[in-house]
This record gives sequence, C-alpha cells and structure tokens, in this order.
Amino acid sequence: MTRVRFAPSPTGFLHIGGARTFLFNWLYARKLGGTVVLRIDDTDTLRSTDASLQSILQGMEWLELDWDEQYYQSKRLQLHIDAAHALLKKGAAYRDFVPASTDDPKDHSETKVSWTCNPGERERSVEESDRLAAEGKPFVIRFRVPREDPKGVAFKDMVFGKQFRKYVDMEDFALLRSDGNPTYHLATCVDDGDLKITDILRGQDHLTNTFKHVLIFEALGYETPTFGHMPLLLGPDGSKLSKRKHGPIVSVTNYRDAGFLPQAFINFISLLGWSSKDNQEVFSLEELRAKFNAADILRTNSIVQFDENDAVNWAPPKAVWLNGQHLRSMPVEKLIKYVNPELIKAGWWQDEFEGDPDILKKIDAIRSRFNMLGEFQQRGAAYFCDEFPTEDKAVENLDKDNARELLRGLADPLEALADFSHDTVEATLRAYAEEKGVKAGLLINGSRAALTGQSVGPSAFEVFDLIGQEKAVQRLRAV
RNA sequence: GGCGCUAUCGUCCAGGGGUCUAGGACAGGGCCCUCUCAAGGCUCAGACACGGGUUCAAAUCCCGUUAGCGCUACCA
Repeated sequence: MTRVRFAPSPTGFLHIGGARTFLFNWLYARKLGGTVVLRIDDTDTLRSTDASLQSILQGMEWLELDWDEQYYQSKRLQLHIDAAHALLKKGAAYRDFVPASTDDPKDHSETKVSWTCNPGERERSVEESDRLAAEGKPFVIRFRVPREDPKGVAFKDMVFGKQFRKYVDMEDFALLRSDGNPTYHLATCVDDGDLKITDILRGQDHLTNTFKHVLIFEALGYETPTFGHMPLLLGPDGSKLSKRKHGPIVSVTNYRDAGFLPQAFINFISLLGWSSKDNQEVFSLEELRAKFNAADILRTNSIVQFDENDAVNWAPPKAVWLNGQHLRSMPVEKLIKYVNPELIKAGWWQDEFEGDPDILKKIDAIRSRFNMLGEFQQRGAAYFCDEFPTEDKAVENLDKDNARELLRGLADPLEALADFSHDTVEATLRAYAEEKGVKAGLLINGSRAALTGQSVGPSAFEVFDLIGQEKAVQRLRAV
C-alpha cells in the first residue's frame, strides 16, 4: 500500500514550491490508489505560527487536492526522543559533550577542513558517558557513522538514479539537541517510519541528506521508503525561490487572489520540473493523474518567470495563458463556482442568477476573451447589471458620423421584432443599414458600444441576444 | 575547502549515438480569418556552456574546465 506525505512547516504561507511538492506526491499516490498523509512539521516552536498553518491549509484547500490523514509533529515528540535513546542504547549513537560550535556555519573559507566528528567523543566508553550524563553535563546525541567501514550508503532515487556516498564523507550528524529536542533529520525519519510512509517525493535540497536518513531508517529497523528528489524552483534571478528573497509573489494564495483557477495553477506547476514527454501542455487534473510518472521528473532546476516589480502583470505569462485555456475549456456549469464570487464581489449578484441558463450563456460568451477570473469583474458589468461605464474607445465608435442617431432609430425595428435572436437581429440591422445607406460595420460596432460600453467583446449580434430585446432597445435609445 | 547534483531558444519542456539544416509551448514580429477584441490557423526570429577525447558518425557517451545549485548546523 502506497503512502506518501506532505510535511510543510508552518513558518510562512504555502509557497509555490511547496504546492508542487504536494501536487507531485498527490498525483503519485492517487495514481496508485495510495494514501496521502499531511503532517504539519511544527517542531520549530519559535518560528511556527497558527496564522501560517491557516494560510497553508487555505492554500491547500484552494488547490482542491485532498488528503486522508493528518498529524502534528509536535504531538509526537516523545516518539522522537525515545528513538534517539534507543539508538544510544544500541550503540548506533553516542553522546557528544562538546558545546555547540559558535563558528558561522556559512563560513566556507579555504582554511576550513571538512568536519566529521568532534575528536574523542565517539570513542568514550558507555560507563564514562553515562556518568557524565548523570552529572548533568549537557550533551548532544550524534549518529555513529561507521567510518571504519570502507563502504558507504547507497539508495536508488526515482529521479536521480543510483546514489552512493562513502561513510568517510559523512559527518556524525546530530539526532537530539542538548535541550532535548530532536533535530529535523531524526524527527522526520521517525515519523516517516512510524507512519509507514512508503514513498517520499521532496526537494533536491534533501538529496544529500537522504544518506543520513537511510542510516536512521536502518538503525531504527524501519522499512526505508523509496525516495524521489525534485529539482528546485528558482526565481528570475536564478536563486532558489524563497519567501524571504522573492516575497509574497511565491505565495499560492497570491495566485488565487489574482484570479487563477486552481486547475490552471496546478497545470502550471506540474510543468515545472516534469513533462509528459509528448509535448502536451494543457492538462486537466484527471489527465495529470493518468500521465504522471515520477521517472519523468526532470533533474534540472527551473526558473519561475514572474515579475516582482510589476504589481499588475507579475504572474508568469505561461501561467496566465494556461489559465485562459482552462477558463475556456472548463464546462460552464463547473466554472460558475469560480465566477459567481466575482459577481458577488462586484456587487452584481442577484439571487435569480442561481441556476439561470441566461447567466451561464453570458459567462460562456465572454469568457473566451478572458484569461483571469478578475476580468469578469473588470469587464463584465454590462452583462450583469444596468450600470456600466463607457470606455473612451466605445465613445469614439458612437461619435462616428451620425452613429448615435442611427442607433436610436435602429431601436424601433428591433423592438418590433417578434422573434429576437442573433439571426433576426443581424437581418434587421443589415437591412436598416442598407436603407440608411451606411456600412453595417458602423452600426455593428456602435451597437456593441451602446450595449456594453466597450469597443471590444463578443460579436455584436451575440451581444444583442445576450442582453435581451428589452434592455437592448433601452440602451440603444439611451445613446 | 570537502562531497554531490545539474548544464538545449529569453522562459518552460521534447530529443539521450545517424531520422537534428535540433521539435513543441509561452512571450515577441508578421500574415490569414473578421463587425471589434480575443480565440483559432499559418509564419518569422530564437538554443545544444566551453575544451578535449571515443566513434565512420556526438546535442546525445567519456574526461576536463567553467557556471549554477545543494549538503557540509545542536536550521528545516
């Protein structure tokens, strides 16, 4: 039984890289009928906040990807501590009484020699170690890497293939800090082992950590999961995408607020570091689930092309295009779930709209020109209410020749129409144009301007049909 | 410094010894369609990091260089 996990730390909002990790794990598990576990890695009590947790949950909810089990790492603390002591008892770990180094860990000066352990600490006898501990001397528990063994750790990565690291190149990493709290490595492995996680898809930044993790799994007697490491997401400047450096633009909720459809956002991030190999780019979630294959995950980092300096058009162009694709192809019945909130926000919503086929028809007609949900608010006024602005370009169309007078005159034959439809309106308008000796285009573009206040939009005859006879006639007479 | 990982158009991805005068998508230019704007169709421009090998043949395999990234914490 496949079990995957997504383990975010609630130290900020859900960011795009986290969303992709979640998505890939979800696709992987759901394709195999497996279980998705959400584990909140909230052991960093200093940085973890409830606001962050809520924000992450909100982001995940928006994505509409579900999970089956949920845990909080902070509630599993004793398990981690017990594991550290079990390893100590087995001799797989030892106490190190040397105080934490105050050196800057970022200092990689040329003089720095590679560090593997504090001399003398791992050789101390159990009796001596126990005695010092009993005296109350602070210590850290470290994993005893079998450095005398010339071999090393090997595992097969789903993405990167065979991986190997010699024991001599590995340091005796910490398991339990001197304050009694487990390190990330320990906590994550104990939880993954205890929760019987079978497959782990995570960021490539953990590729070299995995050697340590394999050691922990084996020493603890857990089944070692299968790993797959994904390439990192980089900012336009080529540096690793981070909240600190790239700001709120990497937040998933930002995409939601910008008017993205979750399906399109998912489609977009699925294309970052993965491809179906057949050049298909537009995918529904179902198609993704069917086509996703961890072996097809790329090994190269990819740049997310957003523009942090542009408050309006910051979103990656391809994401915007994909959103348009989804906006257009999604069944309208499904789309209204995302459009209705826009109508509500704009203040146009009326209860009669609910289930009204005319509303569906309007949405269907105007959506083909939109890329973002927000455009329904920005450019949909004339279709959903009687108060709408008239754009400058539309005014120009109305001011052409004696367009206004002609349009007012056009209202009469249209009002007289018994069957008011796209075709009858077209016939009427063209006949009227001929009668008046003007080009039909003048009245066509003028009509759109009069009915919608816009110079651009759906076919004018479609607009008549959408607006309806009564209102169309009113609007023509009002020019 | 040590140990790894990676390197194809501006960006995201195909191609993984001959079918490559390197394919698709986004963005950009042009044309068509057309009542406008989109959409759609067609089209132009645009890349194998560099240097050595191996081979009849290298974008593809090997080595090196360079660059980027990761790990090298009692961060995660």
